[in-house]
Order: sequence, then structure tokens, then C-alpha cells
Amino acid sequence: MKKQPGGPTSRNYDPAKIEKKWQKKWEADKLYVAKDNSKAKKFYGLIEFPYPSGDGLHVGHIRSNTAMDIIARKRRREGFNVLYPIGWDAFGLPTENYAIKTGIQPAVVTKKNTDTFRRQLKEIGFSFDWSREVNTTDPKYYKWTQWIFLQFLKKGLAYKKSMTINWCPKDLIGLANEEVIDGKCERCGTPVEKKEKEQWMLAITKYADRLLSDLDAIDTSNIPHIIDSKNSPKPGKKTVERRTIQALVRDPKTGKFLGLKWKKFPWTTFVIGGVEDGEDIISAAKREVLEETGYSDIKLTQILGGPVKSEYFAAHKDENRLAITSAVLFELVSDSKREVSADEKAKHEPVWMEMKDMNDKVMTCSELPIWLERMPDSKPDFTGKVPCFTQVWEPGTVKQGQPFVERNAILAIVKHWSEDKFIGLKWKKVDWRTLITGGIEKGQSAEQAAIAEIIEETGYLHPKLKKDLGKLESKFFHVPKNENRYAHFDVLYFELKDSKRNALSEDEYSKHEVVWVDRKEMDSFNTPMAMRYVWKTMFCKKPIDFSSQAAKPLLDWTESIKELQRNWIGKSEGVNLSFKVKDMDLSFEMYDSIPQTFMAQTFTVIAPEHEAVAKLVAGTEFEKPVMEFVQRIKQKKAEKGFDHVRDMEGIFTGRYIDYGPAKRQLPIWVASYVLADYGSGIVNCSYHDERDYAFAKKYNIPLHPVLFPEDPILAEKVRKQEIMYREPDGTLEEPVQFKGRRWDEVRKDIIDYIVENGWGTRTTQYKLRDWIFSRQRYWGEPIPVVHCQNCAIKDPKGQGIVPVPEKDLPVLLPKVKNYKPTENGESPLAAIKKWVNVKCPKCKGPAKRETDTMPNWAGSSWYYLRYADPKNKTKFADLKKLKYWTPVDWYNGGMEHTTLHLLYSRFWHKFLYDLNLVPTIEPYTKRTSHGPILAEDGMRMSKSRGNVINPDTIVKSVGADTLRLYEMFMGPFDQSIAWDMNNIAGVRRFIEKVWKLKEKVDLTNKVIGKTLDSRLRPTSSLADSGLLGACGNDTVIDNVIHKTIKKVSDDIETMRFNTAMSSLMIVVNELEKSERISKDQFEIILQLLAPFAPHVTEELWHAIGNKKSIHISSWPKYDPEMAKDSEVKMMVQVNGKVRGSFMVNVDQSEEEVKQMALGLEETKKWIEGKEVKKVIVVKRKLVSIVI
RNA sequence: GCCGGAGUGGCGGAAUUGGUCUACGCGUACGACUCAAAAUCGUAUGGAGGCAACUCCUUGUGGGUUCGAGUCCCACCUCCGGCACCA
Repeated sequence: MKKQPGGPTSRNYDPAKIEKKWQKKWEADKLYVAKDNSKAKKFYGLIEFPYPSGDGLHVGHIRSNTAMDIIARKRRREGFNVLYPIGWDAFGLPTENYAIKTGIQPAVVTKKNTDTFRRQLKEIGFSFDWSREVNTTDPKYYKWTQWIFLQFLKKGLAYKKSMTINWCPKDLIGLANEEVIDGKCERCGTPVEKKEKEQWMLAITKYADRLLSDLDAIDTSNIPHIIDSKNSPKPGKKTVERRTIQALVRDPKTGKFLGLKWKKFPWTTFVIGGVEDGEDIISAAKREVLEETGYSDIKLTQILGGPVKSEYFAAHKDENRLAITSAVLFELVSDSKREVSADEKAKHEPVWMEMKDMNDKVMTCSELPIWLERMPDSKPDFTGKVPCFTQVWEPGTVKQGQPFVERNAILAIVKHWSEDKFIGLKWKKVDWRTLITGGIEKGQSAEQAAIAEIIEETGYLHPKLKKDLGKLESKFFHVPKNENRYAHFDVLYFELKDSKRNALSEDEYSKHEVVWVDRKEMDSFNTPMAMRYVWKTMFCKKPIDFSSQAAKPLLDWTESIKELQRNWIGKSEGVNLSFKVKDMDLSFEMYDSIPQTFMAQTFTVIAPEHEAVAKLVAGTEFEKPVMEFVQRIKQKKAEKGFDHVRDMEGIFTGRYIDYGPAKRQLPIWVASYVLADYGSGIVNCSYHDERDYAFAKKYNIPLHPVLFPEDPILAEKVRKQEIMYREPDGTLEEPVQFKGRRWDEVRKDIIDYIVENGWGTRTTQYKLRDWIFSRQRYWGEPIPVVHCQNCAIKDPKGQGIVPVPEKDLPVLLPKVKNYKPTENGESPLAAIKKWVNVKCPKCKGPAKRETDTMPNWAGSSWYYLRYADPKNKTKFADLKKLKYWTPVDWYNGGMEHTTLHLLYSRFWHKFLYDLNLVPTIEPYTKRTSHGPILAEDGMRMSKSRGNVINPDTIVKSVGADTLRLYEMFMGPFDQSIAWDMNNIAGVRRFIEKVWKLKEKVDLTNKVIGKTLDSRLRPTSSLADSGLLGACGNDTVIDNVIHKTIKKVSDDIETMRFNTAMSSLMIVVNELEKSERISKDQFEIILQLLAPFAPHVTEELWHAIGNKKSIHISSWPKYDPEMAKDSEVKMMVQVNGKVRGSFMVNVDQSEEEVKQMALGLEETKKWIEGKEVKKVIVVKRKLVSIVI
């Protein structure tokens, strides 16, 4: 190890002593224990619970744990009730392998390892709630893992299937597809073999669609909800939720809009359509315009608004729609059009019409006022269109299932007699802020009712009606009256003539407070969305920007993580075609996701593993060679290094497919490159596919190109069948109906064509396969079922699988002598006769236990739920507690888990959601990932390389705070980074600087800020002139401190811990130069640093006289006034080169600044004798002079 | 091959999103303290030229847009992740 600080002069700072001390104190005070029955806002921060390996804690664990620890500590101090739990993902191979080697029970090893991990984690001072510790190997925990499995079994989502599995001959274990990397075992790198085996499966593919589409789900709890008043939803009809767009296309020449005149229904709409998975609204809108009207040359003008939840009755589908819709405005650039599909033509025709004619003819008309208000340069007439708001999230949320009490009512905006202020009502018993509202009595006019209401509720006697603003519909929950209300509001605007006012009645006074709100504040004053709409759109005539408060995706994950999941699920949409084999009573379904080239298909290939191969050749001259071929290829595929391109082989079966669409017969070949488990394992081939092309060339199978490039030379080559060709911009020649169409755009129409002709049906395929859930191992959760011969006879499937009754859970892992799996691939459990042989729970006859265990992924798929209620004996977790704690607000983990673990646990979560056992559709709101820490040599840390850094050594030599700080400072959190001992010294020095700063703290809180580095100095000329010292205030230091509060607060949120620390270092460097520091200033620094270095800050916090823990002090507030600069440095550029700078007052005029720049010595030198062509002034930044 | 992300000093890395490139830290050099060393403190530190003031060059390469580009656009090179027989 290189030299390290910590010599005699820093003897005061003894991390070993203070860290231990505070860790004990925090634990005794239960500082980090999450409170279950709290009214406070919750924050659930989660890190992936570690696998307690024998090697002890890895420095990589510390990196992610510290990051989340910082966030958790900050949240606590922001007033959140924080859950930051920890546990052990303790089932797994290394422990079992260790047991095989040593004979020590895995449970014993696990106990030892978790003890070590626990000790190490505690020594680093993480603010985990240790009272909620879970362990997947604890029977009290895996009881529920088994229980969840039984629910899968009950719903038919867990099933047994014989299949070829990936077998690792070294670990003697079956591997999931996901655990095979490059044909090798993910753990040990041994080439994987294939083996036929009965396996437990979980039907994750049943959830593929939801796992995919929910990635793009919108958080609908926060968006305005509008009910169409012209086509209101019909009771009794089912409601279908969809993400949709409305595309408004305007022709600038005529000012008319593009509408769709529906053929079977009496309405005209804008172009409307659904948003597909992963599609953004602009491309969805463009696509719909093209598909529905054919107009291809349109240009985006703006996004008009959205999303808005809109409910209406969709007569064309005879269902209620809950559309989460946004509107996009386009401008027509040219008339160029494409052919519209027959399907669309049958539905509607495009028409150009005036906006006013759209009135009342538009199906989804209630959002219109919102869209139209945002339109540039047009004044749409929307009289008669009344928006209807339903309060779905604000205080006053409508209660489901309760009837609405309908009333005519008024809503009044009342202006001050002299100032630009308006009356607002602040309700006393509920968090509700509104305008003035009230009912209209019989025989009363709206104006009369409003005046009466104003006098009654505010006491002001002389309101004068200025304007009738229109009508508004609102559905809300009237809190004091405890009922759902449906109000038809007349919205009126009054001004007060004078300040004459009566005293309020007792009753009114107790209800709400009358406050004056200025124009700007009013934008956000009202709590109900409907009132905000009244204020902003009806009164101020400005559109509400719904997007700012609404368009939040449900999952706050980075696009790249979502993309990984999408790739993994691998959705493709195409057609399923069915074809008959010539001269045989046999048909095949085949899947085609690129049907554009269906006329080019000239042969068929079938996977060697396909069961129908034998049937095809049975009893023919081809039987012998084909079956031999199949055998050989199967073997070859199992060998390592099989290359599907190089080793492409095939054999003709002597059979043909009757290919109706092209009126051809396609020879059927068995081909090595065909996937047995995608689609149906048999597929028609064409010229326009690389593999098919290569295969056909190899075996001289005739080809028939139908797609050609524009370039005539290239096209000729394709015609001569010299090169494979398939590009998006190629054009089709066949079928003739589609001649000249581009490959990339014709797809949808071709599918329609195929479907219309009855050759096939629309189908969706996924790359995702069902999850192989069995492991033939000891150290995992036993699968809680029993096999009963007796029951098998009665079982229609003949399986005799009897679930262990829930009351008998958990099925405990028995103690074993030998942990080695058997050679025939059975779990070591199979050898324990006493355990295996049981009474059938159903028929009480003799039966055998299932000896397979669950994979590692099982216990980790739901652990975050158990943390909410870790001691529950009757449920995996109580729904009420889950309602409070879940979803996880922030989940940080490794990139390596962003596909599998995340996908699996989302699957389990959705399944539990369907059983109404968890309250949310997704488990993790926010997901981030950390980069790995590499060894000093830049390689992965591993025992064999001898480059492992042991955290214990670091804690011992420099302390836990330094270790934490170093890991946060080393570089960007999401990037991989190499360990560097040298840099630790710098961080330790920083802590010592803070430590020594204490000596300068003036506990009387009087201070003179003396020196400041010019880089930071916002008013450096002031300081330069010595004025700062003379006037004896510390505003300059406070300015820097407040900037730092903002910087550190923001950086923690975005996980830019390295820059947060560097800004803290800057302040500390500055304070160090001061002779004295005020207590306040020092406290803020400690408070900002506390989440990073909890021990040393706690020690100093107490040393300057605080009695309570720093970790429950409130997070420093950033004061923008304090951080404001009065002067800024302006740079002067001449022809783009920096030539000088000068200080300027922030509110100096542009012209003044310009003259100052031109008058500058450094500037004169460069512009002398030359003509100044242009001067650009960028406010608060620079002046650019062009000569 | 496809999809992401990134290339900035001797090193780890900053850069208010188009506005002083190299903050902060490490390392190095010199100085102070010391009998000496360590620690600590101070000064300097992108490159080239110059005694100096100062000048020119510089964010993987080449082009473009702009008063102004590390940042935007085009082409290329390199590296890192993920997927990869998915018809």
C-alpha cells in the first residue's frame, strides 16, 4: 500500500473510535427503523440483497449500498418515513459446492457467511433497518416462496414438461436459457450439453404482452380525467383502456382541417388511433395519418396537449373507452398521397372541413377545447363544447361506486377593487383551495346566485358582473357533504367596486379562509384540476400545460434499461399461415413476420427436431437418409462450437407444400439452421433472406426474387440471382397489386391482403420462452408437490401431481450427508428415502416428493414485498402494509440483473397483482444501475487473480467514512471504474480538513468571511476592493454555501455523487482560508456531508453543541435569494476567440454592457482600425464581437 | 451483423446543455516547517514558442452548421456493454 495520511498531526481524528461509538448509539436509538403505521409520506429505497459468499463483502456492494444509503438518509431528513431494508439471497451454487467439498451443511455455511456480511455492513454504517432482515433460506421465508409457487400451480401457470435442457456437465445442473452464455455455463464456463428431462416450467410467456406494454405505461393517477359530454360512457358496457393520439392536420392554404367521415356512424373525427408499444406519440400520429388518409407529406407543428384521460362511448366497437390521449398538430406540406388500404377505406373517408363544422360532429369532443386553445394563429370557435372534468386525483377525488348528486351551480372569479388580486378560498378542514362556488336556487339567475354566494362566503358587498365566461362540467367529491357531486357550472367573472365588507357568519368562517391571490400565484392556487382550467383557460385564455403535471411514465427507468427488456421479450407481429402437405393428410402452421416477400417463397424448411419429420418420410425412400441426417444434426448441434452459418446443412424430404398464394409447390427440406422452438419450427423460405439464400445456393434450390433495388445495375444482379437483397427502400414487383410499393411501408397492407384472402391470421410471437423452473440441486427451495401413482390414474393428464397443502408448508429441506447431485441428473434429495416417501395428501396412499428445487431467481423475485411485513406468519405480506410501502420508489442494482431478475420479479408481481395480493401493477417505480468496480489492474476482482480489495483492511486503515467517500468520489456512479489506492488518500485528507475546520468555528455565530477564491467569488470586485472585509458580513460565503446546497441536493437526486463531493471540497477549501467560521455555516456543511460520511459528521455535530443526531436534522434549505449573484463576469470574444473579461452588474442594460465590452483595453487592441460588423450580447455570459 | 453508450491532461474525471475546455482529486516539481524524514501548509502544473509582455495549437479522425462547437449534423476510426440461426 502506498503512503497514507493519518500521521501524528491527525491524531485527534480516530475513525475506529468514533465510528464504533456512533454505530452503537444509532442502533440503540433505533434511528433507522421504518415505522409501519405512519401518516408520513413513505420512501422505499432498495438495493439488490447480496448473495453472502464465503469471500465476504465486495467493495462493489459498498458502492451501490452507499449510494442508496445517501438517498435514504437525505429522504429521512426531508421528512419521509424511509424503508431501507437488507437481507440475504442465500440459496445458490457456491455454498452448495463448498458443502460438497467440505461436507459442512449449507445452512451452517450460510449462517457463518451472513454473520460476516452483517458485521461488515454494520461497520460501514449503512442506515439499514436491521429489524426487517430477511433470508431466502430461512424456512419462515421460503414457506412463502413455496406458497407463491402453489398459486402458480393452481392457476395452471406452473406445469411440467419434458424438454431438452441445457446441461452443465461440471456443475451437474440444468440451466435456464438465460444462464447459457455463448453456449457455456454462466457460472463455470463449461460448454453446455443438451439433455432430455422433465422440467417444471413457469408460463412467463402468458405475461409477455403486459411485461412489454407496461414498460411504456403512463402514470395515470396524476392526469386530468375528462368525460365526453356528447358521447358519455354507457353503463353496463365494458371499458377498454387504450393509449391513443389525435392528429390534427391543417392545410395552411385553406385553413381547413383533415377529418375522417365515418361510414357507419354519424360522426366526423380527427385522425385518431392507438399508440403502439415503444412508439412515441409523434410517430404514432404520423403513422395513423398515413394509414388512415394516405397523406404522407406532413410536418409537425406542435404537440397540442396531453395526455388526458378521456372517457367516451365508442359506438363502432360497442364499448366504453378510457383513452389516455394526446393531440398533435401537423401542417400539410404537399398533397402527395399514398393508397389507403381497403380496410381503412371501408371504415371512413378523409374530408377537409372548417373547424366550426367539426362542432358536435366529433366523437371525442370533450378534449377539444383543451386542444383548440393551444392552436397557434387560429381562433377556433368552441362554443357549445363544454369540457367535463372528473376529479380523479386531487383532494375531493370522486368515490367509486357512489351515485352523483347533480346540481346547477355557479363558479365565480372575483377581482380586488384596486389591485390585480383575486379571491381564493382556503379550506380549513381539508387541503383544498378553490374559487367561489355555490348552488343555483330555483328561479334564480346565475348572476343572482353568484352575488349571493360571494356576499355569503366572503362578506364583500359589491361585486359587479364583468363577464360570463361559459360553462363547465365537473364531477368531484364534496368532502364536507360526503357525497359525489356532478355540477353544471356557470362560470362568471366579477370585480369588486369597493372594499365594503360584512363580518362572516360563524358557519362560513369555520369552513374556509378568504385569501387574496395575485394573478401569477393563481395558476397553481386551486387544487381541483377543473378550477385550474377555469382560471387559466377560460379566464386568462391561456392553455393549461397538462403535460408538465401529468405526462409521467409509470416507470422512471432509463430508456436503455427498458430497451434491454424489450429486446429480451422480443415481440414480433406477423401472420400465421396454414398449408397442406401434398398427397398427405397433414397441414402445418407457420409463422411469418416478414410477409412482404410471400410471393418469393420457393421452398420450405423444417427443424430436425420437429416431430413431423418422421411422419413426412415414413415409408418412403427418403426415410432412411433423412432420419440419419436428423440424428447426425441433433448430435452436431449439441457439440460445442456448432456454427449455424458455416455448418448449414439440409436434406430433401421428398415432400411438397401446396403453396396456394403463388400457386406453386414448395419442396420441404430438413435444415440445420431452423429453430425448433420459435414459431412452429417449420417455415417457408424466399430469396430475400440471407440464410435461405445461402441454403438455396448450396443445394441448388430454385429461387424467385420479387423485391428489387432502385439502382438498375444492382437490380440486374438481383434479377440474375447473384446477390441476396432485402433493403427497406427496395420495391416489390409481386404480387401485382402491390407493384412499386416500398418494402418498409407495404408490410401492413400485405398482412391485410393475406388475411383477406384467408391464407392466414394475424399473430404475435415472442422470443421470450417459458421459464425453466427446476434445478436438480440441494440448496434451493423444495418444490412443494407430491407425485402420487394412485392419483395419476384418475388424473386426465395422467400426471398425479398433488400440491402439498398450504397448511403443511414449508416443505423443509432435510439434512443430507452427501450434497453431490447424482450422475443421472437427480437432486441429492432423491437419495433420502425417508424424506421422499410420503403419504399422498389427497388419497393418503403412498407417494413420492418432488425432488427438484427452485432456481435462485425464485426467492429474489418477491423479497421486496416481504420487507414490508417480514414477520407475518399468515401471509407473505399484509395487503395494507403493502399498500403503504409499495411500490419500491427507487431500486438500484447491477446492470447484469436488468434483464432476468427484473423480468422475473415483474412477472411474479403482476401475477400476485392478478390475485389481488399486491396493490400495484409494477414493483419498481425507479430503477438505476451502478457500474462495477474493477481491480487496480483494470481487471475483474477475483481471488484467483489475487487482486481483491478487502473492505475490512480499508476500514481498519482509513475508516468507513473515507471508504464511503472514496467510492462515491471515484467517478460517475453508473460507469465501471478501477480501484486506486492513491485517490483514497485525497479523500481522507478532505475529511481531516473538515475535522480541523471545527477549531475555527465561532460558537457565538459571529464571523467575518475573509478570503475567497476568485473562481467562486460571485462579487469578486467587491472582495478585491477589500469591501467585503470592511463591511464585515459573510454574505459571500453564504452565497457559496447556498449554491452548494443546491448543487449537492440536485446531484444526489441524479446520482452524481462525484460532483456533489467536489463542490463540498470547494467550500471546505474556502472555509479553510477563513479565520473564523460561523456555527451556522459549519452546520450546513456537516449536514450536507452527513449522508456521505455519517460518523465523522455526527461526531463534529455533537462537538459543536448539538444534542440530537445530525441524521434526524432537517435537510438544509436552499434559498435562491442567497444564491443569487449581484455581479457576473462577462467574457469578451472577438471573432470567436476569448480576448478579455469584465465584471458587470446583473441588471445592467444590454447596451451598457456592449459599450463596456467595446471600450475594454483587451478588446480595443483587436478591433482597432477594423469595422465592427456585429455585436452579440448573451445575458450574464458574454459579448461576442464580429469584425 | 443489429441495438445502446462512450472517446477530454501523466492518471480518475469536471464543464449551468451551444457561451472562459481541463473544476475537484491524484501524481509531479519547487518552497515553508524539521537536525532529518513523514505528515502538514504554500506555489506551479494541457502542449509548443518566447527573457518577458504575449502568441499560436489543443476535447478520437475528417468535413459541415454557427458570431461561437467537447456539446448539434454528416462520414469514418477505436473501445465498452447488450442481443444475435427469431425467417
